[in-house]
Amino acid sequence: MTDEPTRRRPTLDEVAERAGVSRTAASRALNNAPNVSRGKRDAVQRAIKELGYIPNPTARALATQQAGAVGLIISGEDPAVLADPFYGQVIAGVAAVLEEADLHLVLCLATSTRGQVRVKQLLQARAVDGVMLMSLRGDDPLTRLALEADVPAVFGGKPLHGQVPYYVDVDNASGAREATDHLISLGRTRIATITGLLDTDVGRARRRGYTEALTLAGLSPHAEAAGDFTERSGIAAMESLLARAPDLDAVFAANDNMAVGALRALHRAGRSVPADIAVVGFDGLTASEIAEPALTTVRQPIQSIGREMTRMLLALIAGEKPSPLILPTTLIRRDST
Amino acid sequence: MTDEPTRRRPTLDEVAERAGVSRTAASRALNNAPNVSRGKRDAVQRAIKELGYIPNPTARALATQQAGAVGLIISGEDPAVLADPFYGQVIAGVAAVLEEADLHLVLCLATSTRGQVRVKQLLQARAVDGVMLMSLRGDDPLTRLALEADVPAVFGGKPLHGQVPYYVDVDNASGAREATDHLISLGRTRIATITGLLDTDVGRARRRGYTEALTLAGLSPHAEAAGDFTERSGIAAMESLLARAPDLDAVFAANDNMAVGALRALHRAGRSVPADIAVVGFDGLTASEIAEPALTTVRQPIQSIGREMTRMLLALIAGEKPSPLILPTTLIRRDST
DNA sequence: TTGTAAGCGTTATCAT
DNA sequence: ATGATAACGCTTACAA
Repeated sequence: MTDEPTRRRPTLDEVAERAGVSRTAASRALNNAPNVSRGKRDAVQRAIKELGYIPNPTARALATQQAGAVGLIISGEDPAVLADPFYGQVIAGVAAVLEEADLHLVLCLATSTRGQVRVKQLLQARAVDGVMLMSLRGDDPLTRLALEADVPAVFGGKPLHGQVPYYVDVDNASGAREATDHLISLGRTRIATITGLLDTDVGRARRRGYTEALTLAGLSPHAEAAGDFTERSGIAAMESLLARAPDLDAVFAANDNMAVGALRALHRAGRSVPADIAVVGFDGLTASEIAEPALTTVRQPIQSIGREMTRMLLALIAGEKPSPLILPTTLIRRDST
Repeated sequence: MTDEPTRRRPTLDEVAERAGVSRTAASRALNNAPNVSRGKRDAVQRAIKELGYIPNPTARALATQQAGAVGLIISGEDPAVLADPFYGQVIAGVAAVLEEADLHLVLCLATSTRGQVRVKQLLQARAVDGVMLMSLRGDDPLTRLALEADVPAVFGGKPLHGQVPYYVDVDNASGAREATDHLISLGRTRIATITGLLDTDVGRARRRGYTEALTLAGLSPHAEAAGDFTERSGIAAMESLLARAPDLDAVFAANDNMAVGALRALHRAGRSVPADIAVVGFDGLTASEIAEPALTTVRQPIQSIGREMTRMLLALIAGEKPSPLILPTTLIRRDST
């Protein structure tokens, strides 16, 4: 096995020489600037082909002061947060828009202290042209960091505390209200909820929507158990509810993962859904369709969140001042109610 | 709202001046090279603090010819592949190791033709120090691309055709054999399978394991339906099996997603699991625990795959010649058998 | 140990 | 339209 000497790749200078023009002209032709004669342009094109020239993005980045990449920062204690299909969908949306813009995506899991430091450096060093931040908890230091770093930043979901100028969110309260109204319209009166993390805006907004709907209907929250958006926590929360409020006749879970967990707990406990207890989730993941019984849920356009965050970021990078965006939700009725 | 003039960040020259030393000395102190006097080192450290200096990674990359980032390339037709929690887990493993090495992760979804072109450029332009490739199908052009680009590359799972020098894989055939043996040991004799994509090595290896186990036991494959690793396809495949071979008494599904789909189809069809039909999956995702009934499955160490791929890549980048790695699987018995 | 000077591969400025 | 020349911000011989 020979150690093939990595042959150097041609530089723009070599292209220029080959084409018999100045490097400046070559550069201009490369970036098809207007001020190059047809002849030179063609000569350069040809030289590029012949030499198999590929511009060096690093050099370009240094000269233009543009990284050619944006960051997607996912906060959270557990690196396994990514196991939630939710993020996969968001990323798919992000990637689609970035592809058109020909920008690269650097993915950061700001999970440990070490991770936070790295994100900080990423921002301050301007290693990316902009960032998107997701799933920030309570007063996550990343919020301040991003705002102060003087780098275009858009947030996925409003942070709990403090105002951020640019974000894409979903109308969580309204979605939760709709879900709860639906349960009420079914004649359920002892409606409990499984909340998400309450140190996030999503978690609180969905609980608020639930409460508001009940209040408006002259009912009151029947029982509440806290989850953390994972299936596992949904099981535990449902078990807790069954123990504390065995007479409940409906549950609104703050996301599908937890709702699926709740279904599982109910099944184990021998309660039938929806006959005994109706269940509604939130998200509209594939899991909700597949669940047994199929889950009624509040669908949010997850890929769109990714797409819109990215569009907003691109606008920001382009020097515009986009407005925050709030995407609508849709109630999807299935068999669990 | 004023347009705050983005104040320039200090350069190493400024640090040097402030510290009263040459730029060379400053650079040496910064990268704590051995040949700097204690005094100068301290002076530089101080200047760095005072000025809030942060090195420019792009300039550094240009000078050192190292990008400071590696790519994770996920192939596949549907951008939503990422919705599969499998990848999330892999990424978590990757991120953990990269964090220690202080490298960034560039995530590429090579889903469209456009995406493939971008990956090609990424490789040829050496915008990353190395790449990891996952879920390549058949004779995906990316395989050749990666091998020819003369960039360190490790594959997650062997490509179906052709040899690649560096890869991390799981012993799929063995795992499938174990799963099937388990079904046989339970006294099942009419054992069907739901295969994964058959233009991937995983898909074929798992089917091979299934067939081998049956043959060794003097049985023969009872029926087979093709899936594509998604839950949805699992449902369809199971329905097809029920129609074509209604007397089957067990199913080995090539992954958990499809197994969960199969459970759903069986439930709809009024078949009870495991009494009528036993079901085994493959992966060991959370979904398998949550399923109803809890799924017997072949667990593979998903995060480890990500970690080991990354370690292998780092070794490769460091100039070593690591050996391919095959990780073991474990059968986990639960309620579906 | 220290510093000078020459890269790294582009783009941008500014005369011509 | 064209082409020197100077950035861009850092590392790294090489010499002292």
